[in-house]
Amino acid sequence: MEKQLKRMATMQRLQTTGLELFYQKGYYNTSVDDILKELSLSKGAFYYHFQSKEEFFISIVQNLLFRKIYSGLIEPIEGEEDPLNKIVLCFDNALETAEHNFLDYGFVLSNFITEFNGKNPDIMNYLQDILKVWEVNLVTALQKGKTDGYVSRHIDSEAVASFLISSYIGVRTLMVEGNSKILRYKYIQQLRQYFKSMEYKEPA
Amino acid sequence: MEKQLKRMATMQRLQTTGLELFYQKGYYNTSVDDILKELSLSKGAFYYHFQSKEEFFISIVQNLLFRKIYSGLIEPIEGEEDPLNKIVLCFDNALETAEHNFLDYGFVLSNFITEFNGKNPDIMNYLQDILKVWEVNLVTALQKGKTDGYVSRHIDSEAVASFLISSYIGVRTLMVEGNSKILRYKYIQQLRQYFKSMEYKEPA
DNA sequence: AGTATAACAGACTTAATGGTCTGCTAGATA
DNA sequence: TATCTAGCAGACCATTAAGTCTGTTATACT
Repeated sequence: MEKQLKRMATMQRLQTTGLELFYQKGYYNTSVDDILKELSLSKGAFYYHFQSKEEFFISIVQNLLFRKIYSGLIEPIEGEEDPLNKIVLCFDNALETAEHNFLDYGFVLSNFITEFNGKNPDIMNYLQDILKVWEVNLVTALQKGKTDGYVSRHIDSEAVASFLISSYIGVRTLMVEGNSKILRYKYIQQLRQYFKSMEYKEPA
Repeated sequence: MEKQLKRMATMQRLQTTGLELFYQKGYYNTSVDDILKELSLSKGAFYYHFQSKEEFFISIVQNLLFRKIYSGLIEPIEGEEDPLNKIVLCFDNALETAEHNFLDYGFVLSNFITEFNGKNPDIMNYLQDILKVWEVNLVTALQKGKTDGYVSRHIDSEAVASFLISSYIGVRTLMVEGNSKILRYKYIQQLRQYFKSMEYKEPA
């Protein structure tokens, strides 16, 4: 039974540092040897567990990336209270981890989308699926906010959702070295401003 | 004198198709040979005109990219009338070219920023300089909008500017195959919504 | 205890890439 | 007209990458 554990452990280690390096240096600019060197493993180990670099990457997307995004950006939005407030808090939290140079998986996703766009349609599908889940959950939360009396009924939930994702991905693209803190502050401030127009107003 | 012209022509051709391929496939994923093959030129031609692939790319950024962004995204904002309206129209135009799969240079810029972030600080500086010019001009336009009575005085121009750039870069990242048209529509709609709260209101 | 095999090590192959270098040719120049 | 050189062709080199293959070792199983 010990072999099963070792197998799982090695695969996990490969995937974890794989994601980290792919994020830092890009997929095409990270060699399998780079990952193996980091872990003091050999080619034999890698190709014993994974068929190819591409299949390895897809396994990372489905196992690590999707789960992280779900727990960090999707799950926190669900719930009973005001969705607008929750979105602001959730985005602010995510940007905080980004500010401290930790892995912000929402951004990791958009990085990969940029890198694979037009090059690898297969991988693009996996990445866009994650985006769709994110979008659908935002729409659901906004709609629920309407029925619960938190969100104005006149808004277009789908448009708001994609505008939110767009702006988040964009601000993360701009958050590079040095300017992160100010950018985060400005962004959250404007997000609140944007939300003001769609808060439910007591019909006097 | 004919040689001078030929020199210029060859360099231009290299830079133009270089930018196109770098955009389509990424810098690291595009070989010098790819570009030369497209033009039926040889290694000798390339390294006669440019010292290295990197120097070649920088020349593209400074000559082509900067000018295109300036004429497409910065210049159209300047002027006497309502800046908010101008921004909406300008962004909509840029997204239209993107929708038809032409080169949208604002997005090309953000693509490169994503690709070089953390890898090549030298190139990053050139790219970020363009962003700064864009941002500064947006801020200027917004401030002028205040004094001209088009924009509410209570807004934070710098925050609005970076929010605009963020959202634009983000929506362009998401505009991939198929969904472009809807995404553009939603985006412009929400941009107008966002702007509503900052239009100058006649003090009755 | 003996054997089979999972898990890995690492040399090797093949293909691509950035860059160099020598040589050719047409047009500029004296 | 003779020569020189800008502009380019393309063989060549060094390096790096993904992927293969054979050999080794520790552990599971009978």
